Amino acid sequence: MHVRGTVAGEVEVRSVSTSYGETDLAEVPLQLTAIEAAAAPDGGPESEPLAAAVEGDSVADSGPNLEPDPEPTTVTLWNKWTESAELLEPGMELLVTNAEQDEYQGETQYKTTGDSYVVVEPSFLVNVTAIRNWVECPRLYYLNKLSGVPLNYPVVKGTIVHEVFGDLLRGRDLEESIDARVDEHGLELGLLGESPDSVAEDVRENAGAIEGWLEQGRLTEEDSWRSEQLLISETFGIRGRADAIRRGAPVELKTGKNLKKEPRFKDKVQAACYALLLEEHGGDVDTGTLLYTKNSALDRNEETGDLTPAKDFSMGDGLLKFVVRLRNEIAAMETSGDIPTGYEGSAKCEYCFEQDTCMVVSGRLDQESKAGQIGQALPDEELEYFERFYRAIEEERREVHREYAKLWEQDAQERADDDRALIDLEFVEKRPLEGGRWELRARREGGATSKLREGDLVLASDGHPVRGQSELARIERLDDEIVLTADEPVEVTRLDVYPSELTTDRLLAALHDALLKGDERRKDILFGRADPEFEEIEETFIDNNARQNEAVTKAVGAKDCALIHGPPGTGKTYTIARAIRAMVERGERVLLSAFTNRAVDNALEALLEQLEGVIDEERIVRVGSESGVRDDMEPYRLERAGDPEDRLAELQNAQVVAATTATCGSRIMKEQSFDAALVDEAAQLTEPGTCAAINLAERFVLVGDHEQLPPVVRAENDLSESLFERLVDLHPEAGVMLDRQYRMNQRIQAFASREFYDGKLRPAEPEVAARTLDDLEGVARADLPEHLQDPVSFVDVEGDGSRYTDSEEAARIAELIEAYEAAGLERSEIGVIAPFRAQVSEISAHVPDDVAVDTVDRFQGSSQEVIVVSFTATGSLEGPIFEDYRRINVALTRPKRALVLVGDSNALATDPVYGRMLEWARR
DNA sequence: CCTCTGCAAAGAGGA
Repeated sequence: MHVRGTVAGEVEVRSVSTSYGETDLAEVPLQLTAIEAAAAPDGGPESEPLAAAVEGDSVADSGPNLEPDPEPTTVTLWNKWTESAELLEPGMELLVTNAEQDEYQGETQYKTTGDSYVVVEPSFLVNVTAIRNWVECPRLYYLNKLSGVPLNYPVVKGTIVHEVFGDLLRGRDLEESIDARVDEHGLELGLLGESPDSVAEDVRENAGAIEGWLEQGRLTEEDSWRSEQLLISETFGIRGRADAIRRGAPVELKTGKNLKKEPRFKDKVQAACYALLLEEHGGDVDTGTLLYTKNSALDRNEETGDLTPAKDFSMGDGLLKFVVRLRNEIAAMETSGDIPTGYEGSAKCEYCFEQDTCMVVSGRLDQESKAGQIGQALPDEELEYFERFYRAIEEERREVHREYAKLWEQDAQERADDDRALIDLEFVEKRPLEGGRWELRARREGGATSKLREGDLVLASDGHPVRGQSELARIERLDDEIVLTADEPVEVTRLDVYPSELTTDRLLAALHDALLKGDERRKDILFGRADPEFEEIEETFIDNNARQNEAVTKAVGAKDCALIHGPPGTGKTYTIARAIRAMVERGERVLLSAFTNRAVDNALEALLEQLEGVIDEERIVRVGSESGVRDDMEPYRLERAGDPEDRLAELQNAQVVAATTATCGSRIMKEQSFDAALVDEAAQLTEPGTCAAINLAERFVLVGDHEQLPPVVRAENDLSESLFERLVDLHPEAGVMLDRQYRMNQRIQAFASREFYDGKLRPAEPEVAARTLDDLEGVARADLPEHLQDPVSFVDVEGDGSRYTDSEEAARIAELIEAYEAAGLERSEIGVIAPFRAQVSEISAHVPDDVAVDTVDRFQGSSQEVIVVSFTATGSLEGPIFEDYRRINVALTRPKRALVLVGDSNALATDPVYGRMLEWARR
């Protein structure tokens, strides 16, 4: 049976004498949470019925009304599992598979058997690559995590060879695959100064070894293959992507040379991880294959005379268990928040190629390490800052891990209700694409919503994302019919959100770079040890708005940084664009960044207007993914594929580069440097998030409004306050506040001004205050229903009571849009804002495509003539999304001429701020 | 809950 629970006290490890000699054991007091019958296909003694196992114990799984047993149960871990026992701390989760029940002095206990695995914190999913790094040296694992993998040729080549390998397995022609894959990496190869021909030749050499080996297999037997499978194990808490699986056993590709008889130990460990993953998916794996593609006939194996690049090895029980113990070390360390020192492993520092880096990092961060320290430690306040943010980012990471665990902890219906999955899809067809990939189609029942969006990566499965057949797929189209692309065909009936650690990885790298690579002057400013300095500038940039002009002057003249506070509609975007133009005219290279793609595109749009005729359009580049960048900015988007020299030239020649802060943390952007970085909507960014952009530039300008949306973080911690807000307090002399708004009719701005800006927000001109729909060509307010004629109106809808959607509100909104259209408005002049992604997709299904419907978060930074707000709350205003009033501020300040609030007045009246809003809207 | 993100894995070199 499998036993699971929470460690309830100190763990005792000792030695006892048995008939076999001295043996180690650990007694773990465990507060049981579950006991499951083990799946034993042969009906062996382990497959006792659940009821018998549970009798006398209280088990959370066995009934909702059962009180948890106050007394912990002793679980004894024998032999080498005591190593994992040493890692345990009270509160940690523990899983013991194939345990045996034992009566001792009248008490029920459990113990490990020869078939047992002991898993520490099983819901923490450890990456296979993390285990591979860890076995080399735990400190190396930490260094990799901290700084990310830099752009270098061996890595890029390795990636291409892997892709070609996958293509070969899927039946693609070798030459065609090489050409296509080298082309896809054009930009990276350009940055590395590589030519496509030499890379293709290099890849061809490696691929030749693969092909020859594949041919051998084909001659002798019918091999069953599949490539690149993403595997997740809920039992062992491991996830990874296997290069290939042949007859159920893992094949791992290595682009290096290995002339020894045996595979490298770390490579074996990696293959063993995949074996564990495959075992959980029904396999019975006892061999693995490593394919060293640089081995060739010329490098005859010194011992065996072997000519092939492949090395098979057998995987015993002992190796698999060793791998689980390694995995436990990582899980325990990450749970307790400790930093590896290197003493955990047996690696010899003098042989390590990372020894110098390791010593420098240890020295600067004042960390204990086996390699020792060199250099001067960072000042205490910087060390404290590093530790605080490291912890906060890792806390975010654990939240992502919790999302993974939900893939199996929640059942299908729960996930669908949470909008984390689309279930019960009807599979339509699978169609082979060029290059061996597949297009999959499925149909959803009308009305099913989720937070999935086109362009997202998802787990596409035939029923369960972890237990069933499951593939990582990309959503190409999301209508009633859903179109996906994936490496292998799955008869897809379900889609699940795939959680990603990418953001946390990049935040960590940005933190590392800011403190360990950042220059001293920059850090003096960030830590308040020096005051920002400004160059005297006589020029007038904007002559009808003194504050805007002051802001541009500060931005252009800043030697360190400038801070621009811009409430809604005060011309932030214009001010940024004007400042960038001035910098460009001085010959500087400028980075334009913001948290969301939408904000980047908005700012870029205003900038394009300013730069017209100033520089060549080709010198303005937008970096980002195709699905992220707005269609009308696509012409400026930097394509990654193509000829390396061309791609490189396109990027290097760009005088203005625009990208989200997440993209600024990518390997490609990290190779770039700028004179100045301007970050829009900076109040929405965490400190490390802001650093990802400003790390790339000599000086920076942050523009934002802390009365609007704060950073999005999963856990409450140091990440919730933006660098912008902190610097505004630290260096008030570097800041300017814009105070005149050019957007809203007086009636619309009244509430926000009073509620969020002490009444200080004022219309810039009388015309702004007085603007109404009548000013628009072909629109007559008189043609609207009476209740919509005022610039602010409220439509009371009782709502349908669901959590993240409301079909009644959606239906009313569709009617409202028809009414506005009938009065002469263009659909493109109307925007709809909802708090939840699911409601956004619900509304989208009700209204024409050319009406912009989006979440508050994605609407920040833009405006429309008419805005309709869907509150999506019935009865009460529960949920964190309503608690942050700054979100309301954003929603209510998007319109220029008309605002319609749609919601349940009873729900809104339960909160004082929403109550005042209601009074204002209903006046 | 909201956001972002080509996923994950890619690796010369040695005692």
